Amino acid sequence: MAPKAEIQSLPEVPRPLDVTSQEYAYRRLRHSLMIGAIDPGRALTIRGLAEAIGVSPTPVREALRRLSSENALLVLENRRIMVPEMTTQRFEELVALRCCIEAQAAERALPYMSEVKIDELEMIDARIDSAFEAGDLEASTLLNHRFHTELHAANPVPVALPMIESLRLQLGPFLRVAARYAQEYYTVDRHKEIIAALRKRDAIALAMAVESDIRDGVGRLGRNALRRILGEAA
Amino acid sequence: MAPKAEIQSLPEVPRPLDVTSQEYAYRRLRHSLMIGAIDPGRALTIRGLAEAIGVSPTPVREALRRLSSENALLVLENRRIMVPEMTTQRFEELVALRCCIEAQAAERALPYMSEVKIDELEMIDARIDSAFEAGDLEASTLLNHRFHTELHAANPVPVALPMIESLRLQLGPFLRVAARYAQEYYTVDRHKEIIAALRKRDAIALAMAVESDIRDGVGRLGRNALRRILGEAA
DNA sequence: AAACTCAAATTGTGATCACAAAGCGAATTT
DNA sequence: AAATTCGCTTTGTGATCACAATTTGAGTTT
Repeated sequence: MAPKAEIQSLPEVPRPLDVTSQEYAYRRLRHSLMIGAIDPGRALTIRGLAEAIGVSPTPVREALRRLSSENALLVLENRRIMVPEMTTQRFEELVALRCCIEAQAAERALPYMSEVKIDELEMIDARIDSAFEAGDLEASTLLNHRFHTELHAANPVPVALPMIESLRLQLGPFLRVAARYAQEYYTVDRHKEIIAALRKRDAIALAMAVESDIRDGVGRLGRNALRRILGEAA
Repeated sequence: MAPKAEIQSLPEVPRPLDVTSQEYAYRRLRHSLMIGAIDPGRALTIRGLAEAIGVSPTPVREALRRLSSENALLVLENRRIMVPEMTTQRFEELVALRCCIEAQAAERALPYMSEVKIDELEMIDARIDSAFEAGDLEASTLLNHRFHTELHAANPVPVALPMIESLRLQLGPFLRVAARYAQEYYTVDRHKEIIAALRKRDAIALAMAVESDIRDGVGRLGRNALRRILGEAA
């Protein structure tokens, strides 16, 4: 009699009073995806999610459409919806694309960078370092996210931002599990180089620093994890 | 008594029997946007579109969410939805991003390029030329679209494709009107260079050719149009 | 004539219901 | 015992309805 139960528990998220149910469902699903709370391959049901979130199916469907369009979810021909699986090839494509777009976005933001803005970035970087030393990876990741966003958002017409967000959303869940497979964390980031390039107004150096930051950080972390995961499988 | 009428007429689109109303609404809206049938700035109403398309509001809302996530539509704080206006800055950002992503995507597709595939591209290019000489800009544009898509789609994991499509969708409507403002069309495309680079397996030359193709084509066309439009306004 | 007020209409939003298709299990058949 | 068929359940989909917020336009006031 009782329905299949198997209700998926989704991490909660603050709900301001004026956000629509659809937006709330979107945020909650997005956050769940970002921290890897929904494992790839399993089918997501609209009614199940609606019950878990506490809204009706209608706003959930809209949220799912949005996330599908951001390539954070995959709609099968069955019309079933699931979290896409990570593969070596997909990972390499995602990292390469992110390098390319973020380097470009940083370059285009450079002309709009004020010294004050650079100071702000430097402050964020300092907080990243202290969060990392304190062992707070959660905060460290969040601040790193913010560092990059602030960097690109200096551009008054940030058309690249949604695409970068989409890539982050596609990589996020996997990086989360990747962190568990990495024996040591790569504390080396290139933020100092990025800031130096900003100060010198050196577009080339900036693009290179941003690309290295991503390739050495995200890239190496993911590749190590993939090697271990695939090694286990074999 | 009669409702405001003012029903927006949307270009029709074939509707296969097995596509959902939501998918049909999406395709029809997308096509309308692509050919510039909906002018920027005016508010789109869900009920109005539903009536124009011949479905209920529900599937229209889902289609609108998808298009918003692709940045083809803009949701205001009023919750109103409209086609974003084109500005000089936005145009330059979009073209720069498209150059960057397409060059990258072409490079990553290169290792998967067979000689047969290159032959196919060459054939498409020949058809572009003859369509252009015949004065059929419609077909020419469509084939040009296909040339680029086929180029990138050689990659078995085309994560860049949805982003390129999104950029095309954001540029498309504007380029359509831009074509009216351009006195002569720039028949010079770099497809021959692209094909030569593919044949030589020269990644650097390929990236440069793709970038030039976009920058000289789309870029110049748009910039000319912008100059004229802005000139008229002044 | 410009600004303000207020009621009617329009619009976005979300819950519910009905329907068809897909998924699932148990009983049956080969 | 393995495969199949048949029934029930679950699921996606879409239309409809109710409600709140916004917009609109006429009438009034300054």
